[in-house]
Amino acid sequence: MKIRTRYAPSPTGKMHVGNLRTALYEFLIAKHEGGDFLFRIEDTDTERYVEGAIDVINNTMAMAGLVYDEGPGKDGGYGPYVQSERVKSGLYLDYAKMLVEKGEAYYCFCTKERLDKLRADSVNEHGKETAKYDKHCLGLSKEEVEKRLAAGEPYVIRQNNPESGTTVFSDIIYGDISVDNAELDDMILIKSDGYPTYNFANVVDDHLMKITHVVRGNEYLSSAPKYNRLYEAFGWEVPVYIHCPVITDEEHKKLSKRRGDASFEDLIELGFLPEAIVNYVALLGWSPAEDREIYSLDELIEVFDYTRISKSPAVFDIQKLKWMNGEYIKALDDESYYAHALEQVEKVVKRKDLDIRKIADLCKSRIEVFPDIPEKVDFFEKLCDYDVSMYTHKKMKTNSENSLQALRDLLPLLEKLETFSIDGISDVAMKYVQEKGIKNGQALWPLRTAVSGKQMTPGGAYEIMEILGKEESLSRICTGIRMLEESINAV
RNA sequence: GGCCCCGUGGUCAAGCGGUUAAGACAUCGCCCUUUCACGGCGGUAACACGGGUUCGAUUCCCGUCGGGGUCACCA
Repeated sequence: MKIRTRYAPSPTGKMHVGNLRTALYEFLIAKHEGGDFLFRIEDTDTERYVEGAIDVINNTMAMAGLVYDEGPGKDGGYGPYVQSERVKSGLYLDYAKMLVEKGEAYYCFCTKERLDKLRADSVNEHGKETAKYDKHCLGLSKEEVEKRLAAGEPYVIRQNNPESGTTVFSDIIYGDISVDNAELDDMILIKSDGYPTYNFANVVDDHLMKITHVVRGNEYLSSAPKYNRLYEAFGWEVPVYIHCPVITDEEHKKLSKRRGDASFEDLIELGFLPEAIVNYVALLGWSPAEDREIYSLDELIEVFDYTRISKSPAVFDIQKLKWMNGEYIKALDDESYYAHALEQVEKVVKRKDLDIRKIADLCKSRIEVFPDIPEKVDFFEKLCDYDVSMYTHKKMKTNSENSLQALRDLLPLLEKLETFSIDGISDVAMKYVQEKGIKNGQALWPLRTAVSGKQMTPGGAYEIMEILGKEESLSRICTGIRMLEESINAV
């Protein structure tokens, strides 16, 4: 049988990494077997609907490379793929009525007030509400129901769960889980606005769309038995359940939109590459059989084995994502790298006489995300104020005196240099070092400090000076000499 | 609190009755290097606890403790 999976989000906001991982796993499972990956919008909650959310989700999936085979605008014969459109056909109500006929569901006319009171009365000694619906309306006679329906009274349709016995369901990751039926609440299938609840629409659509494998977060684990009962009530085949461990924050709490946890969009905003995010997220809660971590999407498709998904929750570690992003940046070809890096350089380097490509090149192996660039290269634009203490470096064996000496000696030598290139500057500096019998660092540390005003720079003195050009470099060296002289005289 | 799930280093994790308990991130040290980074090498660091089962438990069972999830006309 052909594998069919689906990603079925509610358009209520951005996609955080947990959502992304669910979508990714659904995609990988289908593609690994050459199956179909569908995309379905579950917009049955009219109150929480967020304008534009569908675009955000679409965009995220596209950037992540999760191309669906069927979905909105891509009919595969099982559409429509937006539940609010499906509601119009009355299909959910029809299926719910089928269940009513079978005695597996019933109409309920209870008011919100009655339900609230029921809950309030059930508060336990810990201040928690523990009530299930009391099946109050199950006792209504058929005539009574007809009458109230005809009178236009608002109603919902509830699942009719047994009060004894146990329900067992199987999950690929967690194995068989059994629950006492007494624990199962009679959940609402059709809301009073005529829309199906997520739980119901989900089951009906998965069946109608011939979904074979369902991936979801394990926050749904405890509601899974109710799903099973629904499948049983209809007499439908239950799809393969794959519940994933939750992804948590560093406090070990479930990631949530409400608490502002990182969404895919946010991560992109922070300068992460989609490929790196996908790669990292794939490894949260799953590991390949081989000892390897860097995988392209195509490689993931090839090696993904959903039976290797783990049971225990995983902390989202941005630190490791950064490392991985750095690896992806290093592996980028020039064109792709410049596409991101140049704009970052341009944020701080506005001058037209500097080669921003060369500046960007210096950063490639030294950054984890692109926004790391500006603060590393801002000194190219203009030499900022710096402290003369920077000339003193223990390991380099430099201090104000010998730094001043080196700069004074090197200045005329560099002035004579015709081609101000890395090689040329290097020759001058090394020749000077040899003649003086000093350490390389005693010449190069002061030079770098003088031209950059920093202790840490991408690239060394040669590279920086070449980019700055002769005039600017020498001018900065003069500034350094002046500062050192002043500081020494002041003592 | 009821119910459900989970429990290998700070984090991600391999392991699926017998291992010197992998690897990665982070961290620390050394080397390389004009600095940072990169790279190379090495170190610190884990089977929550208590009972069983077994010749032998990180691996299987039970309990304790700890953590998480869930208890809506939200998904």
